[in-house]
Amino acid sequence: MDDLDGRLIDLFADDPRVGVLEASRRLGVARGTVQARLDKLAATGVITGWGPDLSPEALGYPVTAFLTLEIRQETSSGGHDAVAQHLEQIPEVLEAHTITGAGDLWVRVVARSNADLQRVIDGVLDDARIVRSSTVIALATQVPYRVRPLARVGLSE
Amino acid sequence: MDDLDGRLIDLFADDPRVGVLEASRRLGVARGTVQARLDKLAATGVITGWGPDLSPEALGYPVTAFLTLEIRQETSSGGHDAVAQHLEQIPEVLEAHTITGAGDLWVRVVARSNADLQRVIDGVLDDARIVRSSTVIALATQVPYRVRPLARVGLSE
DNA sequence: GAAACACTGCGCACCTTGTCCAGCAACGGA
DNA sequence: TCCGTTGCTGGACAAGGTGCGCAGTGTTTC
Repeated sequence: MDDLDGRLIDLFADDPRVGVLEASRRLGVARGTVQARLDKLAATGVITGWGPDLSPEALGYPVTAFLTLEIRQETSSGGHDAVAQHLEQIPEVLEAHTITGAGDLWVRVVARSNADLQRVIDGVLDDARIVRSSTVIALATQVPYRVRPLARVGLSE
Repeated sequence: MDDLDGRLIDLFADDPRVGVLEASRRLGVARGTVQARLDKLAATGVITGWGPDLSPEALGYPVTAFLTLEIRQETSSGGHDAVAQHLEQIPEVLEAHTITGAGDLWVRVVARSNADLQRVIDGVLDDARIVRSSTVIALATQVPYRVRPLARVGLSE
């Protein structure tokens, strides 16, 4: 990651349809350089993919909620991994992480409406290993998900 | 969104480097159809972009934490939007949402280490409008962020 | 100093893209 | 039932990008 990498990422983030050749022109470097940098960024895992970004809202899921689940502690019953497997089956579960706090799991879900959210939550809680849960609903997005600013800061590695 | 759209998204998500022509071959439809579908998906907002996906870990920020901030209620002092503006300035803030609960804000941050997390949190809390905060650290990712399963379910709209 | 590395500038064959077009089938309103 | 609309097909074209390789050059490292 150096300044050129940062500008390269910014360029492709702003205008993904530009090709390698056009990017090299805009950045004032040789085409081979751009290709090499992109290859390296992909190889080091900085760029994990180029897939289309999907909007849950546009897909008909405008409601976002965050669930905190408390998982039963017994190691014999499977625990987090088993619950994770359960969550993976639910399309509305967009994300799940274990967090600090004994046996706690944080889950991001979406739903078609506030009423539909109840159905989704019921689906999530349909697991005997879940002891308790709490829900907060996201009302508005103040800062949309982004990673780019990090790339500008870190001229490291 | 119909079945073809779903397969199209899956195809590009699995293998983003395929072009329109190759996609049309794999899906067994005409090239123009693929182009038209992609245009429509972009126009309806389902596909919001094609930018490179960046990994905070690979950028040197392996620690993720979730902060819940309580914002002072006075409308005169600006409130959420002012705090949001403050958060936007911090590169380590990847995401922020207002949530249910009076004056609460949910923030996702990353840091270079657990020690570095303290610096990041201090930066976030450096705003007089923030009354209180709590932090949980993400220990592991059980379900990585994903939207694709939604596209398979919803054959609506 | 020599090797390793990164970038440049170039060329080539191949292929994709953007953009047209005409033909055809399905759907819904008059 | 007829017609307009919409979506898909299959084809065409020019323009331009991609993948690949190569020689030359400057810079860093041992």
